[in-house]
Amino acid sequence: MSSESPTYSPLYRQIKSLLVQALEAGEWRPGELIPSEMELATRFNVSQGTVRKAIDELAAENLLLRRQGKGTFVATHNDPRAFFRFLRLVPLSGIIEPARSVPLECWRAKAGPEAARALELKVGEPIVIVRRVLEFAGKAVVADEIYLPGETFAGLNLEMMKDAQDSFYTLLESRFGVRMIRAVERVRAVAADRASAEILHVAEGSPLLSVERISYTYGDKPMEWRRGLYLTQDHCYLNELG
Amino acid sequence: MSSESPTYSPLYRQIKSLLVQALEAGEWRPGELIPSEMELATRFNVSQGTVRKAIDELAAENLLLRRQGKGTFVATHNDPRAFFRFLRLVPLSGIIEPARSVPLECWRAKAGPEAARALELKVGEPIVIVRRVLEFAGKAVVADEIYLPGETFAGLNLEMMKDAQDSFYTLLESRFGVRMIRAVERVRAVAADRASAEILHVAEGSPLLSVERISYTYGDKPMEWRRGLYLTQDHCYLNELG
DNA sequence: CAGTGGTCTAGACCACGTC
DNA sequence: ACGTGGTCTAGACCACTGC
Repeated sequence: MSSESPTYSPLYRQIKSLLVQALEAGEWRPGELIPSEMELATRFNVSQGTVRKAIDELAAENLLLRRQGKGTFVATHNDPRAFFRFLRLVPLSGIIEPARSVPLECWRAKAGPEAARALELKVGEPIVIVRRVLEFAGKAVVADEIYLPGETFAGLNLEMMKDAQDSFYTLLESRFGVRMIRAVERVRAVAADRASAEILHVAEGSPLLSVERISYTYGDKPMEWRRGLYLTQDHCYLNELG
Repeated sequence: MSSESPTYSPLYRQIKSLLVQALEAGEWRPGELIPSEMELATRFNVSQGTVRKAIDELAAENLLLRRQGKGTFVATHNDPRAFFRFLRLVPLSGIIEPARSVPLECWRAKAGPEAARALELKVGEPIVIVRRVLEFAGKAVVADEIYLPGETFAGLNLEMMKDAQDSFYTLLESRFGVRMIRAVERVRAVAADRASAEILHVAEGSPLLSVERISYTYGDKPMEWRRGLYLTQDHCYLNELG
């Protein structure tokens, strides 16, 4: 996160780094309670206020979650308030319906130039590819193709994804210990090809939203590259600009 | 901004409200330096730390801009680092070229149901409509249609917009004293109609990004409704997900 | 009730920009 | 040298949660 000039780094940022290291090392698992501010202050030999400021930033970046009276928790995708945290699609009607994920295929392959660039792998390194559909109110609205580094996710298979309870990121988190921190999306308008048109039940050539996403875990490491085709007849991609 | 439960509001939020009120009242104009934290602390009879926390939040919301060693300034769209703050379009090549705005038309009308809803006006109230094109590297990439409340922007005309130096929001700020704080965009994929296709030099029916934006000024008051059609052959809509 | 995060204060010192 | 925001500390008290 921090690309500091090397000359100076305030204490609270150093504490922040130490906390991120601890998170990365798995000292506290997703969903777990971390030590209180006072305990951490003692451990790092700084005042509570300094720990507080470090935690403030981590909470702002959604790495931690503060809950007054209870404590500070490691953020997780397995939480109602963060279930589809990266999904910006909302119905035009305004009535929010839960999404349902329908996995279609899952296979191994070697990284092509595109996937290699997105995932910072070498061409030819193993990857896992997943195809799935997102349904809203029983209608297919999103066709996703997901590329993951094969090394880390070697054990991934279709069966795992059948548990409709879990979101995809919850699965990666609980089964493979990989937590996505942030993501970047590139959105364009494209014409539906034959296959996508069939999946989404529209005419070939219909305009679709192409949403390319790269998700990053700790240390800005890309861990997922995905391309989604969104049907925006009854839904739209909502974005708040600060 | 804050939808507090009425039971309790911390002091620093009250200070924040007072600061917003002062901004809204125009006590300090966009770009101007506001009093130092110490002065404000004296004025409001609180400690510097409390003022600091209020300013922290306003800076995070881009209402104020802190500059170490100089002071705190009222944010403005007339600033290199915030010139096209709401424009998410970037070239696929990665090479950033400055956008050029080409105003086409500007006329008065009465609000239809759609515009009235977006701008929170009554149907039939006066509005101003602007059509313009954004060019990157001499090529038309965005066709915008902009709807503004007619009351506030009665004096707006094409001539004003010919100064290519100013961004559109800079103009609204300097000439009409209206500063846009935040915006919400709804993105969809659509097929180019005849008129848009001509402006963007593509075939009718080509897929385009439809970007609908409502911009808000102080007090969450909608002050602009705009619909842009983006050509995403050489550009994409970039979005960072926290 | 005890323990947590949240607020508020006051004062010391640091880093940056200007004169 | 001076004034600004930025950091760090220490301590008091408030608000929320759960036992």
